[in-house]
Amino acid sequence: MPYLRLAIPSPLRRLFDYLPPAQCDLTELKPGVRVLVPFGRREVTGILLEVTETTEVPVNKLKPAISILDQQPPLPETLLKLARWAGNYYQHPLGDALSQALPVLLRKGEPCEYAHQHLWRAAKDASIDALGRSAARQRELLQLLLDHPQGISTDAIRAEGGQTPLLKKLEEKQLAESFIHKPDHQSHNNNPLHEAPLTLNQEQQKAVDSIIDKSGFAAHLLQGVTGSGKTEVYLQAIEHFIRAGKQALILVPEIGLTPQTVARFKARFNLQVVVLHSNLTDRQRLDAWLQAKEGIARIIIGTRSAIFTPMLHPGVIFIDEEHDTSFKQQEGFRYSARDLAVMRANYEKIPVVMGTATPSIESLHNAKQGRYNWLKLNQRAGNARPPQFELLDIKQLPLQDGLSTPLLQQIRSHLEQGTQVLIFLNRRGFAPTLMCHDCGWLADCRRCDAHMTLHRKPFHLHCHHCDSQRPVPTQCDSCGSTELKPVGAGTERTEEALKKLFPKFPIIRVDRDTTQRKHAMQQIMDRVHQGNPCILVGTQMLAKGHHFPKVTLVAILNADSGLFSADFRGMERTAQLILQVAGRAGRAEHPGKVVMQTHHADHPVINSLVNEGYEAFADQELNQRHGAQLPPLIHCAMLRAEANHQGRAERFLANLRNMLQEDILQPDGIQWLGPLPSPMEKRAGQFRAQLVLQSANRKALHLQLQSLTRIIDADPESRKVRWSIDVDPVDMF
DNA sequence: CCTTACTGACAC
DNA sequence: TGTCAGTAAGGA
Repeated sequence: MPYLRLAIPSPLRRLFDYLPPAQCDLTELKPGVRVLVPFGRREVTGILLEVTETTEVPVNKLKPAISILDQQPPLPETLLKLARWAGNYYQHPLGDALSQALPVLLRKGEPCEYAHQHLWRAAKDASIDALGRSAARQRELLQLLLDHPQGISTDAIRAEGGQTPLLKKLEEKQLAESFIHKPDHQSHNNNPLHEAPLTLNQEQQKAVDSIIDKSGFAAHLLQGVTGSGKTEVYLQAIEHFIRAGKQALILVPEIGLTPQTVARFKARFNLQVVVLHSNLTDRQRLDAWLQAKEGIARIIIGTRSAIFTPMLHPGVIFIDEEHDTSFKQQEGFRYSARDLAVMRANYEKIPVVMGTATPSIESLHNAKQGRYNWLKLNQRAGNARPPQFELLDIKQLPLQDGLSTPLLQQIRSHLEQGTQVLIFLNRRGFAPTLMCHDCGWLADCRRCDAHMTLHRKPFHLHCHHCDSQRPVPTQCDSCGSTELKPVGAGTERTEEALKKLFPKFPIIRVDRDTTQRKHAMQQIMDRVHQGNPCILVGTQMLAKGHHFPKVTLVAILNADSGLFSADFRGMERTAQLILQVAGRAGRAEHPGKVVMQTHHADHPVINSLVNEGYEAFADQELNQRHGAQLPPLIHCAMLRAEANHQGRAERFLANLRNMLQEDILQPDGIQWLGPLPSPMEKRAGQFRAQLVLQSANRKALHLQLQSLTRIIDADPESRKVRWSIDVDPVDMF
């Protein structure tokens, strides 16, 4: 008796066996197809892993599957393998991992097909003369159809003023017919290029040559300073694979998926480029996914989850801004799309290129170890010069809403020269908090161990950690005083101050609050690109993805924040962010200047970054990690737990640690840190704790994690807390 | 008396 | 994790 062994999307770490549905040809069943099954009181779509002859489940408990949803597996074999590997590596339940590799509609059991877009066209030999003079409306409609021999949708007919109900009449008279539209391969005779490639300098040419050099797997770290023409290297390498009939997959950070980036690819290639961005509907996403799977889309650009996009003829994978942490999923299935890209390239036997101006310490380590081929672009295109840095020591200087007098002078002089100024500040809102001048009381969030941020427009207190909001109090909660003062400066406050200081110049604020509206960002960019002098004030949003050729001065207001972070990667993040922001200044014709306000102008690491560059900084950082036995020299996993009673999460973790250490199968060489309360213990009403496992030996760590999940699954206490395992965590909070 | 919160069991 | 059933707690 054969059984279907399925992976079911559920947190349960086991497989489920089902009886085949009625009238099912088992010989036609391929592993990887979706199967609709009853599961508890619900219906879910599972993925067939194998057809077996045995089952451990009492046969009377087995339910028959409802139906087989696919003839062919939606995911090609390499991707099934990749998702299985990832589920195992990141300790995520297999069924859920496989499910997350599929587009949402396929998870829901929709057919693996294009949208059935019904189009109408005139029937063969249909002629206007077949309709009487009196049927003017029908004649109009038929003429419209005759004008669109490729077919036209009912929406479009309506837009042209046609009467769609009359289509039925035409159909009855056999003058019109509807059909289902399918995307098609574009003809291959066309030149794949819209525009000519730029001329490469020697470094760029060498990089392109290395990437396209040999067939098969290779991992490249493409380290190129801002303005060195990394994108042109991508484009020309991609051109090579396109000409060989292959496809290219480009992963970009969430925030980097700007129209500017996409436009560059579309302008260069005369081919189907699909973009998997977050505002696609599920339907649009499935259509794009299918076009990639069938080889119709030749270039696929997308964020993290696009790593699971199938390709008929995989050619190359690019990870742009590989250091960006948005490639790591931060909840649920906590995979790293960058690391999976390397794995996938390996399975597909194709090259993968990780590009960035500021490599992650992990990738740098891999490059130094020879695991990645290290390509460097140090020359800037044209006559561009690197920006000039100034560490502005603001110890003892009076600050006006976060701005020092020497900085204001520089801002004024740049504006008067007719150029633009960019001011970077990593804090949204008006002020990080509100304080009582009389007793020192602070406006704290009730659900988090955090202060609430004061916002002016609209006027309210907002917790950036749990999103709770409340009106601004007029009196201190603690002493009743009305002397409540905003403390510190956010973008709103800096904007306001600058408006008063520079009334003649536009002040443009760019943060989550000003760019929520659709097209708001585009409007801002259009305005800035007109090139008139102005001041841009904003958060990280300014640092990524956008170019501002007219900006000659970049000011970083709180360069210190992050220098003394609890996270060992704080310094790395700070350095990357500083260079990223600095990279916005001055391109080609304008030299750029970067002013960093700091209380620690003599900080050795900042100085080495500014004076000797990123690589010198990164070398030091890597040495420190070596000395302190931190990643990437050792491997790390973080076990987090949260519960609604204080101490419960921590006790749960402590208990686990005890159970594991008593385990006789305990592998050697595992280090435990914690459990400890999280740096912000209470968040959104939950009390959180964490336990870190480290090992120089990845295998040992992995074995330990496996017994860990076994023990958690067997522990009834685990139902009372929310817990998660984060393998290779990117932040330690 | 009724709503709400919590707990435990179960999922082929 | 989603669902359901059972029960305990607490308010008007």
